[in-house]
Amino acid sequence: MPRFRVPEITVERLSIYLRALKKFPEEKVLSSQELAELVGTTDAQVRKDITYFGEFGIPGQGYHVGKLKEEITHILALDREWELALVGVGKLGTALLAYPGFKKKEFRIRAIFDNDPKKIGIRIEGLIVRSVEKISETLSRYGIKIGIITTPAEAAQDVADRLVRGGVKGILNFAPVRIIVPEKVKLKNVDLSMELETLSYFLSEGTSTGSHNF
Amino acid sequence: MPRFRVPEITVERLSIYLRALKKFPEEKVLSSQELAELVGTTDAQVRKDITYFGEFGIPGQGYHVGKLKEEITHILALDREWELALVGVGKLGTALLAYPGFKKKEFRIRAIFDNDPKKIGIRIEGLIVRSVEKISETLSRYGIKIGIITTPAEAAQDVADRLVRGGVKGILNFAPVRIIVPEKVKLKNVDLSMELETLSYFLSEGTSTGSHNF
DNA sequence: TAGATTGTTAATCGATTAACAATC
DNA sequence: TAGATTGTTAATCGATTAACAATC
Repeated sequence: MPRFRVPEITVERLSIYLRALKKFPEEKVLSSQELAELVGTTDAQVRKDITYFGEFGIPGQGYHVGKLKEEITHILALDREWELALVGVGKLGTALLAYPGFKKKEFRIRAIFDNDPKKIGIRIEGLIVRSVEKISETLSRYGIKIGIITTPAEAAQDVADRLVRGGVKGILNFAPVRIIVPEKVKLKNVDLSMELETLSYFLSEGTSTGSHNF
Repeated sequence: MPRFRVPEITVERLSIYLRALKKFPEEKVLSSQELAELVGTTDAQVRKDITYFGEFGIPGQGYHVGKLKEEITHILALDREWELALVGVGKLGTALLAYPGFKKKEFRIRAIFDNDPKKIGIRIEGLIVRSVEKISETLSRYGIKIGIITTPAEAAQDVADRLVRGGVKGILNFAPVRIIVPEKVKLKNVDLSMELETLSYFLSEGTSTGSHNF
């Protein structure tokens, strides 16, 4: 529905706006200024982001919470159910399985995989751990379109290849490595080492031992 | 040391370059082109990122792996040890405590906190869980400058305030909420819901039920 | 109507890319 | 020297911000 190409950062902010909106009653009307303050951006940014998709506001008034929530929910395709596969049932994978976000209806983990024979067959959060060998056939069978990688770095590329063969269209990668996927597949990386190292840089800035300003 | 203001995205890419470099022998020389391919960017980008900080390459040859690794390590301040505090010893917090990145010397979790009386006092990965009440005094005492928030959304702002009072200069926030910190404190968000919702958007693009292209 | 705030265009800002002289 | 690739400047691209007519 957008009139033009939408920047990814705009889509990310829509998700943030939606979360903020959920704290208000449906009937409330919020101005772009108020919404901006809630999420730490500017009123112009809010209006620009929203108008990529349509005219959902009331001039002179603002945005009706219920209406805007509904529109963003539809834009982000959260008015449907997505089934997910998770590969790598280590500490992080298990933690994500219990994540409240996966108890909601929009996203539901449907299949889980590991390459450790000791784990295959056991049940976690109601799901049986399958062998990574079964990834593509299982995903094809279930029509799963989103995969989450929580394996060690070494296994991530092979797992990604299997997910792609199984027909996924999106991958959320937590392994600390840059994986390569076909252009058609949307890849998002969550890179803890990178985040920490970036913090390290900014913290060392402006200290006597490593100023980074001129 | 940089001559000009450095974009955050450049710092993030330096972290990625560094990880790629670690797979090569010290004596090897890589061109910006080769390095770019390894991490999925362009040769011009690699050179631009690096030259914010100095001239580390050899015209006609490329970049000496050992030398470049050393320089980036120094730029990112990874040639020192950072002590961290982690707040919220639930599934995700516990998973992060076991994360291999925290077994290395650059980042070490030194103190952990929770608000659940049943958890306070127990030992996890060699650390005793303290009460969130003790955050600021403990951080001041130890001189901890980085905090990780793995609490539920409701607790995150209070925890952030305590971390700031304790003197942290950087926060890595995993709670699904936008927290507010003083300008001097560097905040990085890892937002799983947002990542999934962005994937949802891109996957619904170009499908019959919700095309987002014109 | 007067006041407020949207939607949108134009101006600005900042990051990426292209191109090439310098140099190993 | 000839070939290759850096470091850097200028051109391009894209996102943010400012400003204001339209409109509730």
